[in-house]
Amino acid sequence: MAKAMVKRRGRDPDVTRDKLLQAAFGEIYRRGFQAASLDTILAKAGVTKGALYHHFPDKASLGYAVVDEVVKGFLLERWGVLEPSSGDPVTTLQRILRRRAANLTAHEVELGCPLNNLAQEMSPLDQRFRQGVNATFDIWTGAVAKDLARGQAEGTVRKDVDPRKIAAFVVASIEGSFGLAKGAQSAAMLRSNLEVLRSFLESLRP
Amino acid sequence: MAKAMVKRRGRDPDVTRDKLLQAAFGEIYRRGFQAASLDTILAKAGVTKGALYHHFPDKASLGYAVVDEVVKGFLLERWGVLEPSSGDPVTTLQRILRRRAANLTAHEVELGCPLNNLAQEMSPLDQRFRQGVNATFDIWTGAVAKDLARGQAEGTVRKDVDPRKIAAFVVASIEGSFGLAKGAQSAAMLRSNLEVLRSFLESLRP
DNA sequence: CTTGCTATACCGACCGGTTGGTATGTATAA
DNA sequence: TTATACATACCAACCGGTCGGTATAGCAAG
Repeated sequence: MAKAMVKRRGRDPDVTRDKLLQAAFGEIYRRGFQAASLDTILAKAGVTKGALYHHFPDKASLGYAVVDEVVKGFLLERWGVLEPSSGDPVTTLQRILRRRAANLTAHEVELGCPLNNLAQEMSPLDQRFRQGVNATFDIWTGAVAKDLARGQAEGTVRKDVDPRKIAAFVVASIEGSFGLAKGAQSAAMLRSNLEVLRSFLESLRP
Repeated sequence: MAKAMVKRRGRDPDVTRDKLLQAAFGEIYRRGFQAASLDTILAKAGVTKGALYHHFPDKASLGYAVVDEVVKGFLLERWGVLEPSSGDPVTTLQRILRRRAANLTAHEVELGCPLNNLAQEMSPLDQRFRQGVNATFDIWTGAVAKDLARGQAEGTVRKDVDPRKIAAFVVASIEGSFGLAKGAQSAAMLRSNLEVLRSFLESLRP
């Protein structure tokens, strides 16, 4: 309680660090990591270079932290990976897809998936970026695969499919759908693609 | 015949322009458009700034030309859009997917699809980039949709599906598969995803 | 065929601005 | 008093773009 009450100037390192992460996330989401300007991030966060280089050794490390501490949670929350799953996984996945299609924002259609953006931009250029980004994708696909496998055990999913392969395809289709819709700037296309994916999931029932 | 024989110095504007386009394509494919350095492109092309700015008014225009004159053909050729199609479209698409899966290069897995890379990076930042990239995607999806519609007329494709929606989903799944595989640096994952897509296509038969 | 003129094609030094990064100073919390 | 948490001033490197100059090709006139 002490920290919250004592508000002498912006001198709370955790708050400062979080402002940096949030500002960096916004700028990276828009321009990409390489084109993201530290000065712009600093201005948006309302701090100076000194604060930035006190908390992070260099620009790359700021980027890694954005992936691990902002983008990861952003993604896993939005795709229901954090919620415990139960019942028929096909229906669960379909419900998540429908909910996402219903809650799309213009911002989201315009800028796409922040994790996928970073994956496409940085994977060939920076090994640590690739690892960080990929770790989150693995959590996602792993969760989907686990649900599908449970569905197979419970008799709600066909047993002649490989859960991990299907999970990877589902995630790839989602990311591809966001990507195409981003290029076309069309929420309708995105919804249509997610709808086709839902019908594909339907074909996984026994 | 005159031009080909007279080889006095590198003074052939068409050749110079093409060297610039090819060098720019390679650099943009690797680093992205924004991070692509003109000096690096110039060095790779073996020409100087003067030549570049004689042929193109600015960096952006060079990028547009790369999309229209290099990437577009690169993509349409690789996905069989230029070849005339006949017969059952599901089988045709499956054959293309199989051929692509068989002919994957390490380069391709590492760097992904050049058109999709540009779409993800530049769509929110530059309207003309978006239009150029999207025009090629439209040609691709349009060709797939047309084949599927023909299949419906010929009785080789189910009539209760919307060809354009299916075509968009197929393209999105392909691009998403390349994207995920690029992040995972895994040709196996890419092949697996294309295989799942082939089985999805199978479900389109009556 | 030669000469002279002009438009094209290209060269490379240079420019202002922005970049990520650093060094030093200072206020605050413990 | 000491370590932490910043702020500020500054730097070299690199960026896209410009500019004056030059070499060449094509054509027209003599």
